[in-house]
Amino acid sequence: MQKKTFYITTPIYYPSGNPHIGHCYSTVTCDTIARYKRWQGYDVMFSTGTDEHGMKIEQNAAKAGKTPQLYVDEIADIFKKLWAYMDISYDRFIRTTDDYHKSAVQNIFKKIYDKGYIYKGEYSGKYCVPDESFWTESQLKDGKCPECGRDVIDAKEEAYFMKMQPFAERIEKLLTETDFLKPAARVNEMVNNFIKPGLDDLCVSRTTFKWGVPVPFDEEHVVYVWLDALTNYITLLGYENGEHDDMKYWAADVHVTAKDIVRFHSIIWIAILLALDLPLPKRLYSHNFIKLGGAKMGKSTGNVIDPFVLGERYGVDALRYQMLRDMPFNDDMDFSNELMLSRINTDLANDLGNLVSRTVAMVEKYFGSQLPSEKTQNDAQDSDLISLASALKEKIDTLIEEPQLGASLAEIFKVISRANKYIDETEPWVLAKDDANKPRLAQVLYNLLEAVRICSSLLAAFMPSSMQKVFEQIGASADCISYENAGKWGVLPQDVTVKRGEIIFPRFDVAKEMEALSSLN
RNA sequence: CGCGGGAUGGAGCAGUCCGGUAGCUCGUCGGGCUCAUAACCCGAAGGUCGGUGGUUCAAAUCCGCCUCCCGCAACCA
Repeated sequence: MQKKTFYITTPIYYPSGNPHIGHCYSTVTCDTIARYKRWQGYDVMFSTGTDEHGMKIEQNAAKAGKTPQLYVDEIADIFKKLWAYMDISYDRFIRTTDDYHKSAVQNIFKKIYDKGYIYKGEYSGKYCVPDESFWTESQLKDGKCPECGRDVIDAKEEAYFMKMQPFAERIEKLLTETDFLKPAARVNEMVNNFIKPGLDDLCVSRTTFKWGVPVPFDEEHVVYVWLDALTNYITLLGYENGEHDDMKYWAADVHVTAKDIVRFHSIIWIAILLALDLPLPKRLYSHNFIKLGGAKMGKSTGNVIDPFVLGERYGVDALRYQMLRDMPFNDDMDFSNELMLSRINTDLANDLGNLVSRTVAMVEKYFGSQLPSEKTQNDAQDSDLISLASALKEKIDTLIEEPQLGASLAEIFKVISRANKYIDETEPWVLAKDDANKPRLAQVLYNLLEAVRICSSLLAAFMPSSMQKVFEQIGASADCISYENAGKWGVLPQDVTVKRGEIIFPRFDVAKEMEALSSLN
């Protein structure tokens, strides 16, 4: 039987600087969903990449004394290294400088032009003569060129435009009548700000810089941003090129973006697809920003956090966990080292890590690592934990669809908490004092292992490498941690053998770490 | 009056659509336990829910006005 496909994308990132923790957040979100979907049995395509053209790159490269190609090669390489480091399981990494993409963009441009949606017109804006750069009103700093600080003038240049009006009504319907865009609060923003006032036609070519895909029938022009960048979602599947043959994955199931580029994904991208007569993506998830001390983080503000440093110190999974756990669905997250350390200590070390540790230690101590088959149930004590853990998978399935990853983690940790409490209620150390209680003791420990098995298999998409260690310690074979078995109780063998191992999530001294981190900067 | 989102115990948030004893996590204080990573479990203190006026038997929740913060406003995850 053919597996159902699932296509999820990160934005393609603009390599005008090194990747930071915000890029990580988008990518880790996608990775977690992709892993979860693969686990559920979907045939997943998970894509990411870099958007490498444009004036800014041309200028940055010139400043660095490099060719644009060399410049983007180096940064794209850093992105790839970071994703490898962060355990990102992407299936395809597209660069807009890839030959197949460039030729596909030219074909797409021509196709839309031939349909009559692209016409030649005039672009007017603020122009900095010495820099030979156009700027928008909002990009100006105190009315001056943001690059050099000199005066700008009103100027015009020849440019191609794509008509938007033919698609406005269908775009509005998609936004208002379906749950395409999440969170829903963004819908009003898009409709009120852009659609209701009337969509302006989209500028799709420029002549003021050269670092881009040439317009196929007018070599003076290069294709401008969105027709080049957004189309990566289909060119990497093979649309209008011979490099790949994977259009079976289209339409995308989820596009993940940060809220600043929602407009391009919810309006312009939809218009492009409508112009091409392609099916529309099913969901656009717009997540919020990671802020630092209440301030926006960004390449321009220079307050970026280096994910390599944090990952090295605290572990990649801890970093993945903290970001996913604390990002609110509807609001920005204010990141701080304190918040991160507190999350790592309380959730990962104290609750989860310690639960695994004490459970496995007791099996080892009381039964020499292998549980006896003979057991005694006690419904009054056991039923609450069992029903809570058994019902967990269904809850997580629903939340992943939203996708509410933070809420998913909160649900899983409720069960972990319940398991810790269960130890106090059953008092295994008391049971251990009398051999007559051995069957009951075995049952209690078995129940704990089962709770851990269910929680850790559901957490595997979030923290892949750490959960692998948990599986080993509780003696769970690959079959025990399948998606099917995550909703069942009593999957581990009755005579399971555990294996005590290293501490999976070490605890950190917050004060010391805070000091160490501040001395790094 | 450009559009949108916020303001809830020390910190971070949920609850607001569909009014009815204000809830969660962290922190603090007290207690319990000893299997475990000085971890775990229980209990307590702490809020006139930004301000103000109104509707109502009853308002964090509905309506009016006001203050403050943040984001977006054609290329920052």
